Amino acid sequence: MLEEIKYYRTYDPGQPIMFEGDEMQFLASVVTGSVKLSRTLPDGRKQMLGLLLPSDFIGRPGRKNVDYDVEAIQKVTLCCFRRKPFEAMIEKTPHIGQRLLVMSLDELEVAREWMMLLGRKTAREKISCLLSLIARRYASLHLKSIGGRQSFEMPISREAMGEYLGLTIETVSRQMTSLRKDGLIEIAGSRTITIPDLAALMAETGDYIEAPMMNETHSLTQHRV
Amino acid sequence: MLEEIKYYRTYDPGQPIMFEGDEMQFLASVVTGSVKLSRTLPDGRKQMLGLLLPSDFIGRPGRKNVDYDVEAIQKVTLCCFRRKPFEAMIEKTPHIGQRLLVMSLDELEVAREWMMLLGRKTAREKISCLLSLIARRYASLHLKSIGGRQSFEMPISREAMGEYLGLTIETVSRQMTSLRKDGLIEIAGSRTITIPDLAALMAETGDYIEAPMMNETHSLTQHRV
DNA sequence: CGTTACGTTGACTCCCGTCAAGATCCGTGG
DNA sequence: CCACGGATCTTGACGGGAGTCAACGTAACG
Repeated sequence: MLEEIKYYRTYDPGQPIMFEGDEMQFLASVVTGSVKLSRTLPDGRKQMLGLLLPSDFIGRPGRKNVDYDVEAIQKVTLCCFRRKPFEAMIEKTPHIGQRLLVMSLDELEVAREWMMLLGRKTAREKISCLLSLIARRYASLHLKSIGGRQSFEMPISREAMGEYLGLTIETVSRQMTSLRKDGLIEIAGSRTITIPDLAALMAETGDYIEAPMMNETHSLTQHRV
Repeated sequence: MLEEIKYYRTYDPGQPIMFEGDEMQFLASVVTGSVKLSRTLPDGRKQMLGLLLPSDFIGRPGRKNVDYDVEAIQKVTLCCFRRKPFEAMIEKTPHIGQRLLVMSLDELEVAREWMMLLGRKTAREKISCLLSLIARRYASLHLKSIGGRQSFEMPISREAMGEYLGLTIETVSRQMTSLRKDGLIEIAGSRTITIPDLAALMAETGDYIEAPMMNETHSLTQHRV
């Protein structure tokens, strides 16, 4: 059914997909790559509002204009649906609407989690949050346990980290150095991160109780990840 | 249809409705009053994540636990639906699901707007945003134009303002005083706010271009409100 | 009255933003 | 292979904005 109205588009890293206020003729689903949503104030201050990964959805039924910039981070393939037929299909196929509902509720949850981070966390906590988030995502992607030592490639630049966390690039860099000096992370070539002890890093996020006598495995299991 | 599975509950101002992690046996719609969603870090830092007004919805289909605290601000009446029958009804009645989808997309939009505020705006800009937001809401509620002088009762305390904006109560207070001294707002009894010139206040939000020669009406109409 | 919650103001500190200079990495071309 | 230039990242010095701690007003209510 959806087959009939879909087509594919690809974008290179750094390429804009659409701008705030644009009228979008299609809705889309991310097939490969990653996409960032952001918004910029007139004076240039920029805040990333969301990070879309494969299976995430762009656009909303019933409204033509997007209210943020959309940009490809890595090479991206979108599966696009023309608006009119897609909206008609939602009417006829409740299952799709229900799927979209669950997805948008998930995004809402993520956005609210991020509000807590942006509004109340310190720079060190923000960086720790982001790093352990990515570490856990990589671990689950590669089916590894989140217990021991692990490495990954940082998918975004320092600048993008700043935009995501509501920090300047200099503060990001300084906090990375600080975490490195404290032995919580290791950095090779500025993009390759190694985390010797994820539990220790997560203790810096502010999300967990400062427990004096709690072993590491325990601290990982008693809270949701 | 919904009639058969619904019942009402009321809560007094300040009364908790549920706590983070609670299992909720019902979903609900706000009938009267206002409700705040918030989350607290282990060390006590608190961030408001959402403000629900009449017609807004609490809870999500397919998940039992809430992931934030829910609290009544003013006297609140909820229309509650038992979970099981409600979820069954969504299956059978696509229209309800579509309605929920639109509502959750609206909430997502608000949450992202707030991320911009929390991550990048100064204390003065945050306060200005909140005040002009409330002013516009009151104006549209009472069907007044948003051009001239207008007054309203601040529905929340300084503390709640701080939780909403990611600020301390002292900073909130100081910025209110500063805006008052600059003639942008007038304060009577700490809760009654008068805005002599909404456009002037909105110029402090950071959302608009610092335009040297732009008349007020124009500045109000050229951007979305 | 006194008590308690709420709000304001002041003094001080410190985290983070700003400005500026280096350092490192990387692709291109001589 | 090395030189050059540009982007990216790091580091330092400095200042300001917002948090912290504390005292003082003010309003509501018994």
